[in-house]
Amino acid sequence: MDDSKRCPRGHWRPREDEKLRQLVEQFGPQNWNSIAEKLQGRSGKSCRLRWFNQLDPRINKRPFTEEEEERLLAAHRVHGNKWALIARLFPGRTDNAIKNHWHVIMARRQRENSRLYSKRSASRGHNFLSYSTTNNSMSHLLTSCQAPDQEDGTAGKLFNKFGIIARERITNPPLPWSLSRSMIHSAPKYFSDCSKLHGQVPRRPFHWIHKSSLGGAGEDGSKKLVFSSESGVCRNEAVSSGEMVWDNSTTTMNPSDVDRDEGPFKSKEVPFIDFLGVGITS
DNA sequence: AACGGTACCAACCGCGAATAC
DNA sequence: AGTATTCGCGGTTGGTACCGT
Repeated sequence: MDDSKRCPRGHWRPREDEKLRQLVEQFGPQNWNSIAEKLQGRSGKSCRLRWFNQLDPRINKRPFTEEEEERLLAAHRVHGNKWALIARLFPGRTDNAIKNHWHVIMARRQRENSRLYSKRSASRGHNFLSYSTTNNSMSHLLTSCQAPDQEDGTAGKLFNKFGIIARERITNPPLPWSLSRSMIHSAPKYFSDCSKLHGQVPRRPFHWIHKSSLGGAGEDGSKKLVFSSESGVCRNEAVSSGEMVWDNSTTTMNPSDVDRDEGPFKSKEVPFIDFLGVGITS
């Protein structure tokens, strides 16, 4: 196969890398457009990215160590998705590498949790379920999702969530609640992940059910976040008496905390409620 | 051996800030 | 001050290697 077919999205060939190294040596790591003029088919931006993410000799390309992973998780707890800032704490690591590896860690943990829960569910006939949160400042976890109402007017099915979900901290939540950008992005992803486990693909928009111990809405203090994918915002609505929400104790959980003895991992067994009628599938 | 699924990572995109002119 | 260019960042996508069936 020739290069043009193998690299439709522009992966760099060794010959291009070598030329880029020479040009950077000649002109320095700036003036990327000037450099790009001498590299056919490459933009200045692409050259810069290639250099700073791959070719710069200062880059540490060794696999991440456990110690680095620990530090990465800790740094993310403090700084959030400020990858460039976090990368400065890891000499030789690029922001792109840091970001990629954080996602690798999260994906790995989610897989491990899914497997763990599958085993527990199968062996005990129980399902771990959900954890919502409460503190003095109000934070919430999305704990379950609900498919759109059906054509006959009955409520859409609830989908319980496996694994860990994004958290957003909200103080004095306004109406409507605005979702953070990352949450908007992660919602369909996580939703997709959990629906995959059930072999069903619900359609958006859907409802996020939030059970808040702060009260103030709904007959028992439960709230419902109705997510509109069009507007990208959630409205806060009371949960009506007929709607099902998880009724369990509250625990705070963070994606990076799954290895701790916290939350639903604290052997907190909750009876399995099979809203879908699909039973345990894995 | 072929195929499909998964995991990882490189590269791209869009946007905003900084800088140059 | 206004415009163009360059740079940097974070989110997302797509390629590829690997593994199991």
